[in-house]
Amino acid sequence: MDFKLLKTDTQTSARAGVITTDHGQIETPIFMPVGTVGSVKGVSHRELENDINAQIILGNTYHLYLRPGLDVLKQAGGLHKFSSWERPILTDSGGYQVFSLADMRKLTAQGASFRSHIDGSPHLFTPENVMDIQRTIGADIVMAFDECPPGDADYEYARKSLDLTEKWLERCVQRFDTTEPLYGHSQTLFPIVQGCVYPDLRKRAAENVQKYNRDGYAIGGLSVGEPAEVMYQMVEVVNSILPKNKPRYLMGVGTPENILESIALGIDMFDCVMPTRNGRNGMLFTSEGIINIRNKKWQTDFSPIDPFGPTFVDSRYSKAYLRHLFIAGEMLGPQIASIHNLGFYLWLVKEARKHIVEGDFLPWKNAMVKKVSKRL
RNA sequence: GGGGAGAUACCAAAGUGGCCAACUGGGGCAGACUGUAAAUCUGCUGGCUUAUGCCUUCGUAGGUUCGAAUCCUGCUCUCCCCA
Repeated sequence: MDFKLLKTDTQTSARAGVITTDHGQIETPIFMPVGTVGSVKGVSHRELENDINAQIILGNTYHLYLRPGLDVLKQAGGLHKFSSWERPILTDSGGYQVFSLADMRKLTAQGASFRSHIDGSPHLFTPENVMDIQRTIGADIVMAFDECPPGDADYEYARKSLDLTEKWLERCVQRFDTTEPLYGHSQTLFPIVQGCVYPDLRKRAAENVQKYNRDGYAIGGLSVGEPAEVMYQMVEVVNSILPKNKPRYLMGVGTPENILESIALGIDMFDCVMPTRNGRNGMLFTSEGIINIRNKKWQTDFSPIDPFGPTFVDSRYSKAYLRHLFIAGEMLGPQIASIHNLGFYLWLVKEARKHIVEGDFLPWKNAMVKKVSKRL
């Protein structure tokens, strides 16, 4: 993997760049749609490629390991071939499931033992086998196995958790660097900076990950319950330490506002379930603000969903029709909303990139933040 | 013509003397959702701007009772069976 920094903003820390992988290029800053089990829920590949212009999507190690399982993935020739997705893929390590499935796992120095949320069967994730699983999945970018502690973790817990994440990182790198990709394209490993909401821990973590000299670095453990302001402070602390010539990936973030502010702080990559999950639940993100399409106020609003939006659904379908689909429980509703939201997210980061390159990012960003966070 | 059953809030449907402004489901209205156990979950749904408070409600008109959606009587309407 290669990263070229094309432009750094003069008024903010925003950057525009290009990542090159064996499956193609990614223009940063970028938003990566989440496709946990090898599918961006409710959205077809054709729509992802042609309408949304997704340049890279996510998969999840834990979920793909349980279903369809490693045998199937291996026989298929990896996730790219299995799912017929020829652009880049990034897989999360299952570290987030250490957090979200906390009541079904146990942490030890060795790793994390899970009970499957599907059938209750026991499984052990270690830094080593998580690297092996991600080799089998075959993502272009694979993530280190970490612990993602909750946003309200106290200092003692946060410190111990970071100790664990750092030990696991050492083992992840060791394993990754002594194994080979299985399908003829190269893979790269991103470490994850943890440390909760404690600046000194974040600082220590950001310094620690650099000794492995990887192609990119991620910031994890944010947007897990802490206030947005605290998240921005942590991003600032970490980004002041991470090398400038490597992409920085803020995991799991976020709202359009979060993304714009984090781009200004020097983040290059984002992923979040919000455009798809909230979309399925009737929430539309637009350049004019946030819409709950189920609300009665849209019942007879026959104007397009988003007249200047980038995807075909934006101009083709009206708000009233989309509301009707949601109220009637038609699955087309969530599909349209997901396509719209992803199209908007990709449009937003593309615009941000354009303004970084053109040199007027800051005023554009400030005006945009105001608009996108408004409730309509 | 004869016999039987029933009328409860937007709909369906519990409740058959006080714990009933009334279970539950649907519908409606609103909210939540940030490296996806989510096409999920939560709240409200007679009125009074808030209520452990007040007022009006269980077809309708009366009655019994300290107290009635619940018991009694008349009326209206609906459904089923037999002719």
